[in-house]
Parts: sequence; structure tokens; C-alpha cells
Amino acid sequence: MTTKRPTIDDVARLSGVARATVSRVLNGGPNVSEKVRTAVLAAVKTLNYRVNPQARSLAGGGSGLLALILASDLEAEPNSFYTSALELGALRECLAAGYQLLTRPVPQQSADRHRQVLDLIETQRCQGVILTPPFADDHELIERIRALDCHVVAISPGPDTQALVDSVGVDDEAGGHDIAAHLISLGHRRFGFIAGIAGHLSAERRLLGVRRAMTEHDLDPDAVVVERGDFTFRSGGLIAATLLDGPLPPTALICANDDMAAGALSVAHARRLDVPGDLSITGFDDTPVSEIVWPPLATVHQPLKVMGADAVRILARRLSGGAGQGGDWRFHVAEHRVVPRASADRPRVHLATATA
Amino acid sequence: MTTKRPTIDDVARLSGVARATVSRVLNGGPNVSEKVRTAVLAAVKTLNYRVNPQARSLAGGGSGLLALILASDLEAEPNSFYTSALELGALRECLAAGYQLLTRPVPQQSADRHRQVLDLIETQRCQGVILTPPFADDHELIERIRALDCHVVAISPGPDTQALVDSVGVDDEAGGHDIAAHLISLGHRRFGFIAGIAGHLSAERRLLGVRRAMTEHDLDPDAVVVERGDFTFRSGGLIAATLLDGPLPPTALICANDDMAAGALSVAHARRLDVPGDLSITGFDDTPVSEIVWPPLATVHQPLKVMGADAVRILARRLSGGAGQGGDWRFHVAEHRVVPRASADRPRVHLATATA
DNA sequence: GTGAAAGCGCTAACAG
DNA sequence: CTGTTAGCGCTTTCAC
Repeated sequence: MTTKRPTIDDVARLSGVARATVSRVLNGGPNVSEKVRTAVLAAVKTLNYRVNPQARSLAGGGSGLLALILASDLEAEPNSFYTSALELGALRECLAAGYQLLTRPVPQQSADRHRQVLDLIETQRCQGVILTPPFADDHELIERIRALDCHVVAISPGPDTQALVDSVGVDDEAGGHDIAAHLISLGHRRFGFIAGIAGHLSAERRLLGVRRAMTEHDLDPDAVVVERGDFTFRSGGLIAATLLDGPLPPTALICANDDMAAGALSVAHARRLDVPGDLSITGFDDTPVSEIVWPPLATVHQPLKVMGADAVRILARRLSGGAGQGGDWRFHVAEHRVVPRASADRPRVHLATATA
Repeated sequence: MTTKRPTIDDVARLSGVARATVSRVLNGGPNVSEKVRTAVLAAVKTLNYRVNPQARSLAGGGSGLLALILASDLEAEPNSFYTSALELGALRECLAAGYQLLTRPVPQQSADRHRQVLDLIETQRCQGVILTPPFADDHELIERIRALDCHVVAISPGPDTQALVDSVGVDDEAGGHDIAAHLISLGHRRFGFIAGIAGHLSAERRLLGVRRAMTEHDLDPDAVVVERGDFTFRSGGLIAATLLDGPLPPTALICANDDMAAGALSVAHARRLDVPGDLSITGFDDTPVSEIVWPPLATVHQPLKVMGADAVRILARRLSGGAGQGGDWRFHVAEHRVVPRASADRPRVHLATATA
């Protein structure tokens, strides 16, 4: 049943036109009479013809390939829900838009990380790349990718990068603000903040939002103790332990992502603390992790699948729009929202110290 | 800097041989003198030449593309750790073996699921496909893929399929046996088993193993109450509630995967049961979920990343070995092992009923 | 508006 | 062992 697949010439023959005309119809080219167009389309249908992407690419029509670059580490492998959701969204949109996605985990701190990305793009002739944090903020990488005549879209880049490239993300500062405001409204006054790795600029902004919320509520901005983790479950637990052992421990732990919040939660359990009675804990992202743990995590929802799909959509528009390299980069804001769940509630023990 | 990339002709010119000879060197063909080989390789290096995969594919050299088919559902989306780990392993091995992986989520119960897979393979000219459950046991799909002259490897297929196609998986029956034996040794005598969806044959075998362990320990095989979930967190909770509400509730819940075990654990927490004191719970797979929840889940480790990598390795061997379609399919057994964690321990309340 | 012709970069016979 | 010659299926000038 390995019947030879029909080629563009078969379609041309059946519809009685030249090969070039079929090509025009297929690619929405100009100068095609409506009559011919329908005839060709009919032939395509009866033959069940589909273009050979390799041949098209060779002839100069573009490879139809997009790349998704994920930060991979020995410790924090890209098998997280965060990454998966982004990928799934991108995959679905690719299917709809007729592109293929090449997913590539790249060790975040390897010396040749740029080469790995550039090699993929060159060798496979990718037409667009989606950069996830922290690659999203690597300006040199972005420039080098562009030198390859390849479009770039960044997921959750920092403010500087937003002016440099198409990007998608939530308003992280607002997200941080909102979750902190939620905790403040519950009566919390002393906070611990578990930050992510330094290069992840958008996550850094979550802390700025937390501070703003505190200021707005006349709290001393120093009433939040900040320690840096690396986004992993393990680091969340480690940092939580440190913060809890400090003088005047916080009544609420705000974590820069769900995984670290889950780690903090485990430590709380190990210490037989009541969550949220003794300690409230919040995450960020609203990945399935936040529903799997007990009690479920209050967190900030980030529409990751939508963001992944948007990234592809942006790339597809650039590629068809013919707008080419021409500046005018936009930051596409995705909607975030606080998801209140049982891990955050009114502090029990320390109510007396509340200033409210 | 969009310098034209060097072609095979450039290499041929620089090394003073014919284009065909360069091709031979590049593809490890026979009949090449050592002298010429090194000369060509040198030219390749100085020119920083890399073959154009699209051109190679057009000319008949194979696309270098493999596909990974994942079951996607509205309820159970393929963003689980299970799927991610498999993909990550496959991705890494692809990088090493020089293949590209096309990941494709396919709605498991869509009417045209076969078409979706076959279309991808035909259109992209994939040379190999990795089928995950429940596609791994879809014999018709396997045959139709083969008709396209494409190799297949199944992840964790049932016994029948193992004779039909290359495959990778753990000994699920033994896994089920071992985790049950672990619980029995802890003193448990009454079990609940939360199974997965019916089509997932390899997961079904876990129950057979549980029954065997019970028989071996002179327990009535009916002392295990079985209910079917769908591998999701949510279903695990639902089924757990049902089992717990039955007459003579079990002291241990054996779940066919980690997600359902996490769901069961949440229900236990909601009911203020002490785990493992009042109820022991075990999972299967040893995904990160089992470490994220509290208490951590005792489970059966499955080396998913290794399995994903093995799948690619098998495909690569078939493709280079030239062995072609020629039968001789093998089931590659991956090592499983029981991972004892805090969610499973001696039953407290029901010790009196233990026969030990 | 449409057709004819010229490759894209590579592999695969087939000669030598 | 190595070179020559055909294409693979498509897009793209460039004529008409």
C-alpha cells in the first residue's frame, strides 16, 4: 500500500493547468482566475494531495518549522508543568497554523548554549523561535538568531526585552501585587518571599508588586524577608526552612512559583505546622501542582497554554505578514488572576500582632 | 550576516573530489579511501558545513524525523510528568542520534485519530513513530503506519502487542506484585485497587501482580476491591471516596499511577485520616508528583526518561541496520523498583485484624 | 492571468 | 574506489 503520493504535477495534469499555477493557488499567490482556482482545488481534493514540505523548503518556500527553546538543567529539568503547558499550547496552535514545532531542551548554563540554539535554527532552517526564560532575556542570543533571518518571540521577558522583541506574558508586577494584597486582606503583616533564579527578570517583578502592595497598605516594606531559590521543589523547602528559623518568622510565605510553594508546604508539614493556621503559603503559575498538594495552593493563575499558542500565532503573523524584520515589537499581555485556595487564610496565632 | 551557507558542492570543490564522494563520506557509505575521507572531513570542518536536511530528504535520504504520539484529552491533557519525562528522554536521544522529534498530542477518542497520526507521518515523511498508551495497543494503527513504510515502537504495550512490534516498558505485573508485597509485609490485609482506563493494557497487569502477591501470602484474592479511574488526580479522589465508604474499608489503597494516588491522598486529608496510620496509599511511576505531596508517596519507579531514550535508540537502530521490516520484534524490559516512602507504613487501627 | 524553464542541495544508480 | 548523470517535488523568475 506504499502507493506513490501524488505530486504537484499530478494536480496540474488533472486540472489542466501548469505546475506554476497550482503553486500559486496553493500559496495564495496573486493573478489566478477564480475558475482556475476552484478547478485546482477540486483536483487537490480528489487526489488527496498535500505538498511535500521538504521539497517546498528546498525550493525556497520556507521550512514551516518553529523551535521552542526550553531551559534544561540537571537539577531542574524541563519536565515541569510550566514547560509542558507552554509546549502543549504551542503544539496545538502549530497544528492549526500548519507549522511543525521542534522542541529543544538546552542546558541553561552550558558554555555553548547559544551554539546549540543557533545550530538547530541553521541546520533545520527554522523560521521562528520561541524563547522561554531565562533565554527570553538573552539579548545577544536574540540578535544572533535574527542574524539568521529568523523571527523571535519571548515568553515572559523582562521590561527591557519587551521593547526589543515580540513577547507574551502576564503583568508579573501586578500578579505579585495582587497575591500580596490578598494576604494582607486576610490579616497578614509579616512576609517571606521565595524568589527564583536571578536571571529570570519577569519573576523578579513579582517581588516589586509585593512591595508595592505593602506600601499601599502602610506596611513597612522591610516586613518581607527575601531569599532566592531556583524554582525547584527542593529549593522551596530549603528556603522555607531558613525563613521559618529566622527571628520573628513570617506568617505568610509568598513563592515565585508553585513548585517552590509545594516545597515550602512539605517543610511546613514536616514541622507539623498547620497550614494555613500557623502559616499561609502562596504559589505562582497555577500549574496542576497547586491542586495536587494539600491544602491546595492559593496562587496566581497564568494562562500558559494560551501564552504558548499566542507565541505561535505571533510568529505565524510575522511570517505571513511579510512585515519582515521591521521593528514594532509588542508585548502581548495575558490575563492573570489570583486563585484563592485553602493554603492561604487568616493567620491564627499571630492575630494579636496585626495592625489592622 | 546572512551569508549563504556552504553546500555539498563547496565541500567537494575544496577537497578536490566529486560531490558523490562527499555524500558517501557523510553517510558512512562504503568504498571510500581513508585519504579521501579525511580530506573531505577536513573541508567540512573548515567550511563549517552541515547537510541540508530538506534536500537530503527530497533526494531520498530519509527525513530524519521521528514522531512521538501522545494521548491528549480534554480532561486528561498530556501535560503530565509521565508524558514529559518520556518526551525529554526521547528528545535527548534524538539530539545524540541526529534525529528530530515531532511531538503530536492526539485526542484519544476522536474519530479521526488514526488519520491524524497517519497524516503527520505521510506529510512529514517521518521515519519512525513512538506510540504511547493507549495508542501503543492499537494494532490497526500500527499496521497502517507500517504500510507507510515507517517503523514503530510502542511504550508499555500489552502482551499481545509485544509480539507484534518493538517495545519498551517495565514488567508491570512484577511491579504490581512488588508494591503489594511491600504492603503485605507491612501488615496490610485488605486492599483497594484504583485501576486506570480499560484500554491501557500494561496498567491492567499491575492488578494481576497484586493478586499474585496476595495469593502467595495466602490472602483471599477477593480481599482487594477494584474500581476503575482514568489516571487523573480527580478520578483518584473520587474512587478513593467510594472505596473508603464501602463496607469493611481497605487499610491500603494501591493506585495504578501517581496522579490518582495523589487524588486519593487529598481525599484522605479532607477526611482527616492519618496517612499512613489510618490508610496507606501507593502510586505507580515515581513521577515528581510522588515527592511533591505530603506524605511522599510510596510508589513503583519506572525509568521514563530512559524508556523514551530507548525508544529512539531502537528506532535509530532499525533505520540504520537496514534490517527493514523484518520481524524479530523485541520487548525491551526497563528496570522497575519499589520506592518505599512515608505514605505506606504499618496499619495502626486495624492491626488486630492482621493475620500475621 | 498563465506557462516554460531553471534550479534549490542532495542521494542514488551507473559507469568507469 | 571515484566521477557522472539524473532526478526528488517544489517555488520562482521571466516570457507570453
